[in-house]
Amino acid sequence: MSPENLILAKSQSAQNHLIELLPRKDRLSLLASCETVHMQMSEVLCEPGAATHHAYFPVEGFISLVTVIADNPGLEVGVVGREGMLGAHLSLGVVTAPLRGLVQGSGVAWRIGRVAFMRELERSVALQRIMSRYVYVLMAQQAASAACLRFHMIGPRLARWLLMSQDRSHSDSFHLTHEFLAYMVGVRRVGITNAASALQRSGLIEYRRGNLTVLDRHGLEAAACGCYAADIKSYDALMLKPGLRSAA
Amino acid sequence: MSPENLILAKSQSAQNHLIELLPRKDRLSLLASCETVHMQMSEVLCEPGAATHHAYFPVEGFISLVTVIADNPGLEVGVVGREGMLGAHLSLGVVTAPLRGLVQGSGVAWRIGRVAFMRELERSVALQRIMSRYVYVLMAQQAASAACLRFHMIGPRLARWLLMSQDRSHSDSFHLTHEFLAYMVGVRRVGITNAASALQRSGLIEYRRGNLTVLDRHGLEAAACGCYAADIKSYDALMLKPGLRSAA
DNA sequence: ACGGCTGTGTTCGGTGCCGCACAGTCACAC
DNA sequence: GTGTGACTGTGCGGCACCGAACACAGCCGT
Repeated sequence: MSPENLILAKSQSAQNHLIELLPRKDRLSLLASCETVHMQMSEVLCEPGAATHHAYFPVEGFISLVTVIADNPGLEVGVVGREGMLGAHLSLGVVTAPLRGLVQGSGVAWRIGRVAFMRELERSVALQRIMSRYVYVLMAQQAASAACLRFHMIGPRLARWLLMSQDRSHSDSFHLTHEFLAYMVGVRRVGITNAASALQRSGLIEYRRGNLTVLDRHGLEAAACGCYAADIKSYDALMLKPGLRSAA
Repeated sequence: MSPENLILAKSQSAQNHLIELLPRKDRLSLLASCETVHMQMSEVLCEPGAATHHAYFPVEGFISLVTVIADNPGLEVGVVGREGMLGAHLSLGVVTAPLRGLVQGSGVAWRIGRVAFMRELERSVALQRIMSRYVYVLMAQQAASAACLRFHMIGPRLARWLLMSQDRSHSDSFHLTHEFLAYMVGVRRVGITNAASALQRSGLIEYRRGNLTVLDRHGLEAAACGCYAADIKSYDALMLKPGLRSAA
């Protein structure tokens, strides 16, 4: 591990939350096998059906989990930021990736090779527990996404998506076009244009040629469907509840 | 374990596939903690957010996994029959159920208490491996369901649903009303009536007052969306691949 | 035979989203 | 300034599905 990595590893802040949940010893052991990488916007980190070579623990950027079915554009079913990881399926003993991992916001992440990660898993019961919990959270998120997609309309879904992105990009503004949003939310670009201009008229957001800024976070939360709050609640209940950290 | 249970336990056939994958010793140990129960049609075996008291390994009937979000009817995101189990989240160390488990087809199942199941998990590495794989399969199924819901139309989705039910009920005919199907597939009853009568006109199925019969299974497979084949492929690839049984 | 219940078929107006096409608009490079 | 390309707004016809309501048909118990 490089000196600057060591410094990062030792500091508790500006880290990946899953890693922070580990007891010190296990954390240092895991980080010793990690390298820091910069995830580039639009980079594809894994493809469904292909073997996973690395797991990623985002620190700054974030990643969309996209399901792909034959003859159709993709559809986002989950998001991974500093609160999670890409490659949790490795902890289930499966090498094949289930979803496409698409970088949504550039930034730094910890990366660890498959073999090293699995070795760490065998070594650390705490890591196993955290991974298990996280897999559960992902499942819950995905199931909720399916229902959200079915029952909620574009506007609230867009608002939810923006909030989730904002949470993970740690900034009020980020770069994304209507075209791209349409792909993610699973609708036509025009659908986004309408929903987004409604949000803009309400003064909740502002955008100009791909640069989007959240103006009124509280208003946006009110405009989003309940799935946003439900997601957070579910994550907090499972990942932050006593028993995980203390058992670690 | 009662004498008749012992006989069931010893026979390889007419069993739950996950249990059959276990090595003999682990299988008998698990079954010793199980009891056979009859699952009643429409019975709710677990509710999202509530603690799970039992895991179920269906032998004859089958169970729908239904996601519930505020102010909306439920939506099916997965099915569990003899090829799977209800309560896989216990293997992730989480007691809270993520989804509603609704009995879809009456029949016998093995049932095991939460504590006993977790004890068996600690005891058997083979069981852990099988559970992990199965959790992965469930995740893949759910993600695919979300996309199917978004991109495929009622007809093909209905056909898929019927095939999945037929696979798990081991019979060509079963009892279900349009009303109920609508709830499961996530559409209006009228939508089902239209799609179902189209399938009936094509001679693929026949139904009369809730009694539905599959007449032409191959035709139905052709009418279903690719998700049906994809699901099976995914299950087979993970649960039947060498390494699981041999490692056991 | 009778009503009551459940399941199925049909109709109607409405709407959310689709696919497509085109026009405007801003940023940036030359 | 002047393209050039990327991004956004709008309009049009169409369709799947929605919500509600109603008619009808088989099955039940009395």
